[in-house]
Amino acid sequence: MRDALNNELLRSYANINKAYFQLLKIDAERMGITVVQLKTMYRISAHPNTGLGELAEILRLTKSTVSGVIDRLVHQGLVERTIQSTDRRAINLKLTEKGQKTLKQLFEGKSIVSEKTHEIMNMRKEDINKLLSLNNQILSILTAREDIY
Amino acid sequence: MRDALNNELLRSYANINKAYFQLLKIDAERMGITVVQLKTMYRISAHPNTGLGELAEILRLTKSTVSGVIDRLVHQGLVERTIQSTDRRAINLKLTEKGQKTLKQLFEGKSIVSEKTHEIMNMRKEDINKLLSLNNQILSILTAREDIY
DNA sequence: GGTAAAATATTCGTATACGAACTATCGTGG
DNA sequence: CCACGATAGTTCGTATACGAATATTTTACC
Repeated sequence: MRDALNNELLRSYANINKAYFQLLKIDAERMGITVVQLKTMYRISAHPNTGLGELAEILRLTKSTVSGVIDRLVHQGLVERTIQSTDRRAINLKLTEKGQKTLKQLFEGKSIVSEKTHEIMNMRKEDINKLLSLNNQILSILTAREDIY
Repeated sequence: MRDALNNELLRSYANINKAYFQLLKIDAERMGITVVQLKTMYRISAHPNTGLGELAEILRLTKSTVSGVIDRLVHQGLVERTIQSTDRRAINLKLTEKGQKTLKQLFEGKSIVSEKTHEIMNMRKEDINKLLSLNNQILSILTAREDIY
């Protein structure tokens, strides 16, 4: 159990995520939104008229979390939530004009996280592929189902 | 900017962290605590009489976050907070007997996350070393300071 | 020795994040 | 046609997570 709590490799994954989040935060705050709001708006723009459940899956968050995030985005006038005409349980989500403008400005601006991502992807191809492969192997181990649960 | 938001490699890091967190959660909840509380108690047991600032650094969280986590652990009777005699601004943290017992039971029990961590560390040594090396390279890129900030 | 700066931790406001419970609606089977 | 199970999303309670502001204490400097 200690080795699970004090593992250098697993710590490195946490550190990378934290660093990446901080870089995204710089861009997001430039536009007056949060990182999660930025990711959400980006996914909505890539999948117009998506529902909340689908969006939650894409963002890998629970529906209750996404419901709250959407609430705040609607309140800021960045996202529009409409009831689906064919199924009144469901909603459709899209960016408002203001939301599209915000995202556009974000993509046009100079972005530290973009530069760093490029720098990462400009590492040796075989190293990137090795990383992807090994990361997926680790993910498989971590998510493998067992009857012992 | 899009590539920063839709990058398969960076997504894999997020997925690994999420999966690892879920496994830790199973053990933590068996003991009636949360993952962050478990990590905090583990670090306090490894560094008895640590202060809040030092603990925040070890956990890679802000002092305000750790202050709240400690509040809840003290309230559950798992951690003890005392004022340092030599510096009344500072506090000393240690596990109570109940806290030590909880951690002991956790370490003795059968642990999914422990097994998976072992399975990961039993991957080919050269692959693990390669991963560590590449992860640290990526972390360096992400955290490199620039005058452009 | 007194004052200002620095250090330590806490509190506050806000945003996530989850699981459980709930509400409203749709689909299915008898 | 109706009752029930399933689905979609919302709300609630609780725990984090952060940055800013605050309070208290210590340290440094003149």
